[in-house]
Amino acid sequence: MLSRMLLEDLQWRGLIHQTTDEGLGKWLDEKPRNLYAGFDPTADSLHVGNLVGLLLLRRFQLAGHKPIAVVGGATGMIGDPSGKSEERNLLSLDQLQRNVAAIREQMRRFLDFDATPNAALLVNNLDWIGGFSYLEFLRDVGKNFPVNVMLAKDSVKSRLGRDDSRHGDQAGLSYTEFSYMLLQAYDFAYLHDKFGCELQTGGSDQWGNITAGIDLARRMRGVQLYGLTTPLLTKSDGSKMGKTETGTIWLSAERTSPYQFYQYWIRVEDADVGNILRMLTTLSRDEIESLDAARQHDAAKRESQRRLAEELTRLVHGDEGLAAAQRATDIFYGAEISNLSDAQLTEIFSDVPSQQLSRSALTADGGLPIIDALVAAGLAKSKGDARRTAQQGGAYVNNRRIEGIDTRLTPADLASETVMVLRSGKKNYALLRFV
RNA sequence: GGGGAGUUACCGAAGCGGUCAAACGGGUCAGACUGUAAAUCUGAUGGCUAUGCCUUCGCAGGUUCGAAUCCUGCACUCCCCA
Repeated sequence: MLSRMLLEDLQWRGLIHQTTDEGLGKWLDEKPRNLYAGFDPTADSLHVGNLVGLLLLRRFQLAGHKPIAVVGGATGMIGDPSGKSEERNLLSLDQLQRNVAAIREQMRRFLDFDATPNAALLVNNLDWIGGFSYLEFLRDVGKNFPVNVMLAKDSVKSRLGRDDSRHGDQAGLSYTEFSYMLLQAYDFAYLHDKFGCELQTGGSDQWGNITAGIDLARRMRGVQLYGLTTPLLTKSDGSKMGKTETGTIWLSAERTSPYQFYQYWIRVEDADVGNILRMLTTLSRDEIESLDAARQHDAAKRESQRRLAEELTRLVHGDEGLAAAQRATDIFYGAEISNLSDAQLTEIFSDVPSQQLSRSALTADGGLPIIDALVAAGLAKSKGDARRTAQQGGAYVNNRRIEGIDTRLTPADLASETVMVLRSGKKNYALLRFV
């Protein structure tokens, strides 16, 4: 079922940077089209920076078109020079294979591979590029690329202008990276031949590669293909989305826990949240505009952030991941902890340091003094420090504030079978395990 | 090579014989406030078996009832002149 006016919706969401054709909207509304976007397998997980592209495919699929996700097993071996300032390190074939497999799995959250009639497709360009001989490639593909046109591409120009003598031979751009464009261009032509793919989408830095593919297909097959790019997702202060001081926000739960992922979105600035809701959620225009209005009215409620975090966490980590993230959030922000299991606590506090003590510490003479517990947990660097914290009301056990410095902890204070959650101040947590 | 200045707690910086665990500022930690923002305000900030005791003021000795403070030597840093 083809929903009309997809392009208008994308436009409204701020997802269109450039298109190759003014009439793209009409063209899309005519009939279901097959389109593709590529993903770099540089790591074994996608990250927040891939969300726009991933969601774009999803939007097309929901509108009735057929999305093809291409994992760049071949191009990943080369490295895309677009948007990069330096020559990239090459990945080993082995590593690449693992990354491709992991990314394939993540894609299932976003695309429906079983839908009829427009099931999504996932392919690896190593499958069709890997078997190419160098000579064949030069004859069939390279022949169609005038070097002066290639040199005129921004991605190449910006690198050639760079005269970095510190890198010696590596200055500028290697032949390998220069050739990247041909591979990606060939992907498009191949996907057209094999799957009838007519549209390629990507970030604004992909424009040169996309148009190279369109040119190639015209020369090789005499067909007209289309391209669409999305703007780069940036924050109001100009910095990149999805990066924190501690690193990249990944989509894999192993690299970025659902809690951390959820928190990242909760903390989005008011100035950015409107744009992000448009670009990264499938909430309707009505819903988003009413969130905008609510935010104008009462920003302190942070409804937009909450909604954004919910939508994205559910999408990436499922209902269970969202529930875990919300449970962890409640607890991290002060809800009293009791009647949980070791497993639950371990999951919620997976990023929190923990120390083991003997269970007898809790039972021996009246229990474990709170002061000693704070030091043992690493929340205070000396007993004096611990005493101070407790005196000032900054010591918590299972999120219950401890009054007085003479409190002793007993087995009754365990939050689960063997774990006690200590906290100093607002959010310095540590676990004590009594075994 | 000659002359001068310096080395204090996490950082910067006072202190120049007892009242010095050492002013003040920054940072940090905690509390209040707050929108998981920013700012602001308050308190704390060597250790301990804690109305006291122990270890700290570049290092090692010495003078003294008593030293971060005075003396000697050593190490390092900086500045000026050659």
